[in-house]
Amino acid sequence: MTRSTEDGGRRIRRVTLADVARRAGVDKAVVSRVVNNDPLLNIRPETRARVLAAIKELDYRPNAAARSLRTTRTGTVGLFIPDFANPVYAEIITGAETAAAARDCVLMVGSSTAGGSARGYLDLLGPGRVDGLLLAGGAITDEEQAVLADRGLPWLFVNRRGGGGRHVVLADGLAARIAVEHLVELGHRRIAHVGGPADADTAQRRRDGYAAALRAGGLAEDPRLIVQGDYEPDGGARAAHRLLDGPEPPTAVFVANVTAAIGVLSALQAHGLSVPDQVSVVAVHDLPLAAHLVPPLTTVRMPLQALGARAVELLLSAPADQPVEEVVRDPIELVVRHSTAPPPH
Amino acid sequence: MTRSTEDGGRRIRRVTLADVARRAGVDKAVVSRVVNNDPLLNIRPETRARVLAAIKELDYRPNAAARSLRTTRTGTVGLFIPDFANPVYAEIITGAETAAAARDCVLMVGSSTAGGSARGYLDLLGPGRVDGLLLAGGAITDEEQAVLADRGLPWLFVNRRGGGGRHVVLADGLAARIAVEHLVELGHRRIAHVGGPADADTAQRRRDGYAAALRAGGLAEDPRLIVQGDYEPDGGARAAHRLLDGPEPPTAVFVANVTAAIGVLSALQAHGLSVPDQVSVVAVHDLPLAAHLVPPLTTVRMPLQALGARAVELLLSAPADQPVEEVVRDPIELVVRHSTAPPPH
DNA sequence: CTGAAAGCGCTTACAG
DNA sequence: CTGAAAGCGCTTACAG
Repeated sequence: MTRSTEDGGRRIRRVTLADVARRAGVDKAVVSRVVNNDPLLNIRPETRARVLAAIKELDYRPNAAARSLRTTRTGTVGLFIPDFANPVYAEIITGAETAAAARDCVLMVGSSTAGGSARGYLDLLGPGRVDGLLLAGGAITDEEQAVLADRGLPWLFVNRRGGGGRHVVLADGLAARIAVEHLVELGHRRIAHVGGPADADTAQRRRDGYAAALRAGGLAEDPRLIVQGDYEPDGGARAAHRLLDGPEPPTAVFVANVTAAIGVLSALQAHGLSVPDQVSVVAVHDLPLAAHLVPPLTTVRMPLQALGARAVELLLSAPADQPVEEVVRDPIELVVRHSTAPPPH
Repeated sequence: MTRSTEDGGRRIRRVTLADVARRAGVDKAVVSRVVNNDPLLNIRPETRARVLAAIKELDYRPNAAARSLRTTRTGTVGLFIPDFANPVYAEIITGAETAAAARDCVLMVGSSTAGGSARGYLDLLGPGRVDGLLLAGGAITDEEQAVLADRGLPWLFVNRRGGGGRHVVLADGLAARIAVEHLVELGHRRIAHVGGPADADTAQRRRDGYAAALRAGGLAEDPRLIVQGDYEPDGGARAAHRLLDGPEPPTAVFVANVTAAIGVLSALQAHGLSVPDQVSVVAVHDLPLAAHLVPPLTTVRMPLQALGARAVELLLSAPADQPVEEVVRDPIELVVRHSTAPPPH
């Protein structure tokens, strides 16, 4: 029987498997198998048609909680990110969401801005909520990793090489080399680097790529040209100021992140330096607004959506007890705009 | 008994209420009531202590699916947004997430970039997943609203006045007035407006606020100074170009959205106009990067986090069968930077 | 080819 | 003050 509850005039029906079974004149088990497309089910076409009709007429939708309880599968994947305001994660989320939907899964994104640590997020989730957890970004402590392992939940680091040997990353080193080689080809010889946060794995890989590109170009690394920043405009601006206070300023800056590069651009202007006439700037990650900065920023576009999508696929398909270490190899593209040019004179 | 399954060498224990009850020497019902802090439970302190100890020793966590099935409450609220890349939603999400966590709830955010429509998102969710749905932004059709009503799920529009009379919004009109009054006070008399998308309710309210401020300042509305844009840099740039192609260009521009204003700034530069010497620019919504634009952008900071938080609170507490129409009254603040100045000569 | 039954892990009226 | 029992809505081995 379809239960109807009057809730202040608003009818809240809840249609169950049993309702459909009754209507179609079959057992619940049959309906369940039809709903789930059980390949082992051998059913007369007309019976199936009757079931399908009943489902449609009653507008039946399986209850996710009941299903999860029975199967211990929830059909949702968790994604933990440091901050929704960082546009880089927006693209990762979009890719992950699409991949999840393609597998009839739903994505649950949490950030550390609200819940605090990944650990707090895990506690909030508890068992029976997600089938696995994606952890993006750099703010994961060893303690949190231990908790993860203890929960018996499949997990995967996204663009961060974790201790557990379960991660999917982008070729950040390659991205850095592409950026720096672009500057070398333009003729720059004093190429500075505004790096990312010390604890970010991406920052380290980009810094390594920077070093490799300098070597490949026959240029010596100058420690005074390497300053640490973060992935925010303020941090980029502060880093640029430190760089320009040095004795012999660079003719080009490779910034580890596009958001930080916004701060770098403004700091250069504040120092009275013209981009790209006096200093060139190139950054990792492209953004719609990069084309509208002054000057339009040259960037290296990363396959962030592919990263998010691949992360979901691996989480749902790779065995949870074995290492996964994958580098997403989708194309990385140099987007040349107007912030890079040959060095002055 | 604690069931242990060997999963490729990884032990996946699942501790249930029954395990805790056995260990503490009480009935499952007692443990359940202790876990849920049932005020009607009259229990000897030492018994409670024994239960609590058992919970801790076994590291018991209630299974969310089982709980949901029994109570028909999921402890999760859904939030549907148009696009994760829009930084405005990042702040709303953060506020909503915090408010949800404060109520031991989890937030599930979905976007239309992946799933398509709000309807597709609802279908993906199905029953038993969320206790209610928050719908932010403007891309909601009447058909979707009908589906919503049919699902028997509490819902609330966020910063959009929906047909159903269930919404929480910001004082967008006031924000527009604050911005335009700032320009009027600086002495501007030809104040243009780059508006938002035609179907966005926020765009309409900001436009109304713009009109009201002009009237209050004794200025006539000039239709040639009002152009439609959207909430993206490209749209802002295109709108600004159209504005400047007119016969008598404005001395100031009020932009409906900070992201669009980035495009407006670049378009003004492309026309050889200096900001703020020749044209002033002010926009709704503040962003960390606004301080690093060239020139640093004057904005109107909106209480977006408060909006997100209030939305969750209302969704979870307001009766689902009655209209809710609330305007969040947290302070709206003019952030004066360097993109606004008195008009030339 | 289809049905009956057990059970996933909880909560909640009810009994004592 | 605590326990026994029913049941939320499914799925899945098993019986016939």
